[in-house]
Amino acid sequence: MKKNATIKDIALKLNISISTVSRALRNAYDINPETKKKVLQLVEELDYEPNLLAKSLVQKKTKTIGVIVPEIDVHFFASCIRGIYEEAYERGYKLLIAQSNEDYDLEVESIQTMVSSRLDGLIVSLSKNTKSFTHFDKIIRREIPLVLFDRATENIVSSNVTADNIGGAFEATEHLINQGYTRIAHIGGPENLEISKKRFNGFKKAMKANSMEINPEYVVHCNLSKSDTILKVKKIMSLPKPPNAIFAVNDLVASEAIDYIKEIGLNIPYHVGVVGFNNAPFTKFSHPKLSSVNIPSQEMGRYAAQILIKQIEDNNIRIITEKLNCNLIIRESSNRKLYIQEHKI
Amino acid sequence: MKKNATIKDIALKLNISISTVSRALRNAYDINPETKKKVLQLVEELDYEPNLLAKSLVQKKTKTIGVIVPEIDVHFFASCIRGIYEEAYERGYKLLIAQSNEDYDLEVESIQTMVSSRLDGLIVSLSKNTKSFTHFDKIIRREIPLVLFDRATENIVSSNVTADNIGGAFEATEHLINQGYTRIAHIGGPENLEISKKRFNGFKKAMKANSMEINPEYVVHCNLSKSDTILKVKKIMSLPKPPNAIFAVNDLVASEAIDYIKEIGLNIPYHVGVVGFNNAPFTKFSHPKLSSVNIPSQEMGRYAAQILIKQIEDNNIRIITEKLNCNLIIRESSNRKLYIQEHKI
DNA sequence: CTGTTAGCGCTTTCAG
DNA sequence: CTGAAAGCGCTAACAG
Repeated sequence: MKKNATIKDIALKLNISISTVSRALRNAYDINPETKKKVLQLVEELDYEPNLLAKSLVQKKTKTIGVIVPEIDVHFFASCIRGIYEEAYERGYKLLIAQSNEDYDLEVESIQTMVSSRLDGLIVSLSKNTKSFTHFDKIIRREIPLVLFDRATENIVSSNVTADNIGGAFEATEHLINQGYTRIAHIGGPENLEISKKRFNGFKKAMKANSMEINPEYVVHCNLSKSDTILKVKKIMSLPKPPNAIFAVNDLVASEAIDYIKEIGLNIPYHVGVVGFNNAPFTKFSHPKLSSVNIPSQEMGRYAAQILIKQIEDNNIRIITEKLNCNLIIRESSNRKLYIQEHKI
Repeated sequence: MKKNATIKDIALKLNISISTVSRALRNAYDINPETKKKVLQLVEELDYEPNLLAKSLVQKKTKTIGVIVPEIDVHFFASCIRGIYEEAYERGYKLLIAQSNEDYDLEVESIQTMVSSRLDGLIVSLSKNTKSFTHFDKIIRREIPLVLFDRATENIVSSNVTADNIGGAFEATEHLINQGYTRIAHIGGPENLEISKKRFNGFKKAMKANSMEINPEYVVHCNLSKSDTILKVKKIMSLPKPPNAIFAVNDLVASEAIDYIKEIGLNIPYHVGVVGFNNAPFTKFSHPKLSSVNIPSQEMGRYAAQILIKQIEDNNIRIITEKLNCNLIIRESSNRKLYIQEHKI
């Protein structure tokens, strides 16, 4: 790598002081247009690029935000990152990203690195395996602005933006009820996961609100792996009186349920209606197209960034909690009424 | 934000010089174990975290890599980023990411920012609309290590890692031929895009190698938008003698072609076979499941990072060009033989 | 409008 | 093994 020109080089060539050059570059108000012109000209000639490191060191701000997500290539997180990026970009912030890979130790390490890098603020979505939160003490103690998103916890006192999982689950379940399904099952996720709990709660709430009884045999929890999901689907579908609708904790689980149900010769949505959660890209392409609760992921990222930047610039860490509405996207897998109508049954 | 402790604070408290503290922290060899112990103890007490900015400023290296992609949330790029991240992480590098949003100006600006941030090296995948490459001069001139990936160009002298698009397209086309399709069409992407050209070339090569004539009417190019794709599909399918197979430049185009073809009452793969490119996540879920050429995206990211870091650390920008093999994933949309067998036609 | 001075928090010779 | 001094490239008072 070649040596970069500095303001000192420019000052020397022009026989002026470095502070004058500095002023010209920052287009401060108290600068002679003539001088400024000359400086700008030399900038071109010398191919000068300001050194942001030096600037950050003195100003004690890096104009960069740190983002930690469990997995970068999971569409939901990638989409959040895009939202964060766009908001940050518009406000003049850069993005340093890290992935915890759902690993507690990696999460701790990433936070450490980000603190050392003197980032202006952090946006993080917790790893599934994070059960202790002392690594956030470092951040709280230093009063580094922090916003948690999606995978938040009450154990950390910070701003956070999450989706209204309860509301989304409620809407999904009620939709199944309205479609005329009478025996509604729920395939949940790991019971310790906040999100699993919320979605299950929304399910229960909707059942109750509609005076439907929950058959305990219809409620199962899987660890989100394919094999375990199939096991649990099999279990409920093998009951003497199997359910005729399933609200699944996410789209993959829903899709695996659908595969199994189709395999045993039942029609979806006629015999069994299915709704997933997340509105993953594949839901539009699956067969039948999968109904799903959409989480506005990109908006979630934008909000998180917005809140964070506000905290950074107002230099005030008032805690803001934003809960974003989810919306149910009704596709074929649960639209029994339309199916009946179209097939004149 | 609170003031951070510095080595000076430690030095003062211990009544030693800052250079000694510095040595203790970097565990240099020439340090008294006793002194080191005391320093480390104070580190805990004062909650000291090294300031990487200061370190970077003097060492002239930031231990961070810049990544610019067209769109962060496109699965292919997200997956590459993951690969880059993992390799970088293992080698002690951080990641600054930016998105060009397929916009030339944003790409230029991102590069500018990264140069100013004094990143140790850059990994970029070009925007679709980048037709001039002078913004890379800044990087070349400074001898900043640079690796292009996927969307590379010969107009920039740099290392690059790409997929063997020609080979992948060849395999896909030959597969269609082997399945017994006789009138094979190609829906390409924008003609200026390197990738479009390569995939088209692979198509031509396979046709030639199998002594198949290319009907010029069967070759169309779209701008990858949905509307334009449908327009072009319509065009070829409305020919007096329409094609009975399509090799599409990517999965989305393939999927839109399939939708249209199903709509006009033809069966896939029986009447028309379709193969896409990218092996996007949805291909497994679409109906029929879409055959597609898989690009090892995560590996591509890893390689790019590997090459870059080698250049950074060897301080030698020998140009390395890596071409990764693609592999065809045969699913239902092109498996005419299996279809015939299963349906006993 | 411009120059001087003093750092930001660290590493890196060079002496001792 | 330790300290002094210089400096990375910039900003930020404070004079003038």
